[in-house]
Amino acid sequence: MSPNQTDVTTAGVAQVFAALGDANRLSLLARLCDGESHSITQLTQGTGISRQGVSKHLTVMERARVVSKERVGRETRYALQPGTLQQARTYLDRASEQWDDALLRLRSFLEI
Amino acid sequence: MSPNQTDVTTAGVAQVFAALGDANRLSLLARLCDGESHSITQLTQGTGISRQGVSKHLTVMERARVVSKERVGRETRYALQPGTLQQARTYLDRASEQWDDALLRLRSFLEI
DNA sequence: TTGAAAAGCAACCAGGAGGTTGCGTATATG
DNA sequence: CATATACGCAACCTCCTGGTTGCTTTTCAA
Repeated sequence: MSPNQTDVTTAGVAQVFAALGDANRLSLLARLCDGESHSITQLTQGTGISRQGVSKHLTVMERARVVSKERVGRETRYALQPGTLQQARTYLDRASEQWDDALLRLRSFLEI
Repeated sequence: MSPNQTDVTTAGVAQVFAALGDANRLSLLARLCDGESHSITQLTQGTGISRQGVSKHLTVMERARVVSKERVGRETRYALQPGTLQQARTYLDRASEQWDDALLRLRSFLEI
């Protein structure tokens, strides 16, 4: 209920991965990786879908805290929220560690 | 159409992330991180859902190549397919690199 | 002040996700 | 052979997703 950077719940990480689990959203995310903030109509350019469609995708990523929203004048600008992606990375890193260890144990068991 | 380790399409990675985008599936995956293969009924233990439910989740992860399936006698055993998780890690790493660079450029622009 | 740009809100739709139950089928085992 | 185990298949249900369109509201600028 109070998801900060240190508290990484399974449900929280799952929500982040779900937010990344769409090709359109990954494309949007790639464009946000320049570190700057972009308006919705700006982000709609190049995608084959409508502005409302893009807006929905951005909302999904915002709920998962992958991006952040900011109202500037008459436009809503979205920016990458890097900490959340970092969480996802850390999660995968830990998983990799685990099976790396398992593999190592398996190897030493077989070869020695 | 021929997704090997080097060819990482956006749609492919999106499918992997989508496969990770569910709390039940993440729990199953965590148990597969011991590097060994487990049967479906074995994996059903501890989850609050039915065997068919678990089977569906495993099928989703298998389609995304996150896990692999193998028939052994009368049971179907699933195991982690580590390469695919590695792909997802690499994707996030590249994204992080990008915005790290962007942040660096921004800093040097502001402070010098 | 009048108009255009940017976005929000709401309704709608097709399809898929997540889950269940019931029943059939292969495979060990007594 | 008989029976229990492990699983697959199929139908079904509810709810969310991804996408659209239409209309309203806010904000900037001529």
